[in-house]
Amino acid sequence: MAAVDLTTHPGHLARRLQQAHYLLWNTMVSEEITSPQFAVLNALVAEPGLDQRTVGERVGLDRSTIAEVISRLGRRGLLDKVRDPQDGRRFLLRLTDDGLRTHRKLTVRTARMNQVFLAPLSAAEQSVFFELIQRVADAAEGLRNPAEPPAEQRQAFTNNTHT
Amino acid sequence: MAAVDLTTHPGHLARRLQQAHYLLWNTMVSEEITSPQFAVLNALVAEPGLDQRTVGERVGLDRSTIAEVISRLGRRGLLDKVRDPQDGRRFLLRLTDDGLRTHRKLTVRTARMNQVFLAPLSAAEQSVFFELIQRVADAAEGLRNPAEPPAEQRQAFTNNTHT
DNA sequence: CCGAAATAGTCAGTGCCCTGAGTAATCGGC
DNA sequence: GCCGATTACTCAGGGCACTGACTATTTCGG
Repeated sequence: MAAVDLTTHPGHLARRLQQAHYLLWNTMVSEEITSPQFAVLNALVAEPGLDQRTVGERVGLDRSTIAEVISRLGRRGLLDKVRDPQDGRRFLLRLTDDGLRTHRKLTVRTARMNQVFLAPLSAAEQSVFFELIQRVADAAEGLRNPAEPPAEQRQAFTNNTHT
Repeated sequence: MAAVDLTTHPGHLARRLQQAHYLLWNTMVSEEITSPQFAVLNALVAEPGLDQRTVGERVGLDRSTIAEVISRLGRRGLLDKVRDPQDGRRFLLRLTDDGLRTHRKLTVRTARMNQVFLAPLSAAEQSVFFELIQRVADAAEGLRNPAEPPAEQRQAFTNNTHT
C-alpha cells in the first residue's frame, strides 16, 4: 500500500480548485465567455492597444494559447486586431464597443461569483488564501526564468520606463 | 478605467498556480506521465480493481476525461482493463507490473517536487494553504451536487457563513 | 417476464494549455 | 548595405476538462 494522499499534493488541489471555479463560472457568469477570455478583455480595458504577446504576459498565457483565445474573441466581434504600422510583426489589439460592454457586464457577475466561491472563508482567511497562492505561483514562475543579472547591478540597466 | 485586479480573483490565481505546477512537474517529475495520470495510478495502487467511473470519482475527473486518461495509460501498458463478469457495463482496472514500478518511481520524484514547489511557505503556512484550498474546492463541489442526504442527520444546513 | 429507468462507457464538439518547428519582420554589428 | 540574431506570430501535435447525445447493460416496478 504505497499510495500517497493526494490532499497534500498542491498540484492536485490546484486542479480541483480550478475545476470547481470553472463550474461556478459557467453557471454564474457566462457560458459563452470563459475566465481566460475575460482576463484578456480586462487586460485590454486597462491598456488598450497592447500587442498579442504582451497581453499573454499580462494574463499568464503563452504565445500559442493567447493566439487561440484572441482569435475566438475576434470571431465574436469583441476585439479588433490591426498590424502595427511601426512594427510589421505585431498585431495591436483593441476592444470593440461590444467587447467593452461585455467586459462591464461580466465584471459585475464575476464579483458576485467570487463572493460565493470564497464564502467558506472569513475575510482574514481570504487574504491569506490570496497571498499564499500568489507566493507559490510567483516563486515557481521565477524558477522558470533563470536569467536575471548576477545580483550585482540588478537595477542599473533595467528598463526604467516599463511602468 | 473599469479594469479589475486579477490578483484578487481566485479563478485566475488557481489557473496560474496550476500552470506553475505543470511546469515544475514537467521538469522535475516526468515528461511522459502527467499529474492526472499519476493520480489515476495512485488510486489504483490504493484500490486495485476499481472501475473507471469510481477512479474518476476518486481523482476528480468526469467520465469523458477519465476515459481518455485511462486509454493513454493502457496504451503505455501501465494498466489492464477487463470487463466485470458480474456487471457487463463496467471495466475493472488493475495496474501492470510496469504501472506499479512507474508509480513507485514517480512517488519519490513527486515528493521532491512538492518540497520545491512549497518551499516559499513555512510548514505552518503549508498547512493553511492546503486547508483553505480544500475548503473552497469542497464547498464549490457541494454546490454542484444539490443535497442528496435523506434528511438523516445533516449539518449542511448549519452553514457557517458567519464563520 | 417485460418494459422503463438508471448506470457505465463511448463519441463528437469546444476550449484551455504547453512544446517544438516554421515564417515574416525588425534590429544590430560590421 | 548585408547577414545573422532576435522577435511576433502561426501551425501541428499531445494532453486535460467539460457538455450533450448515444449505446449497451443492468435493475426495478408492475
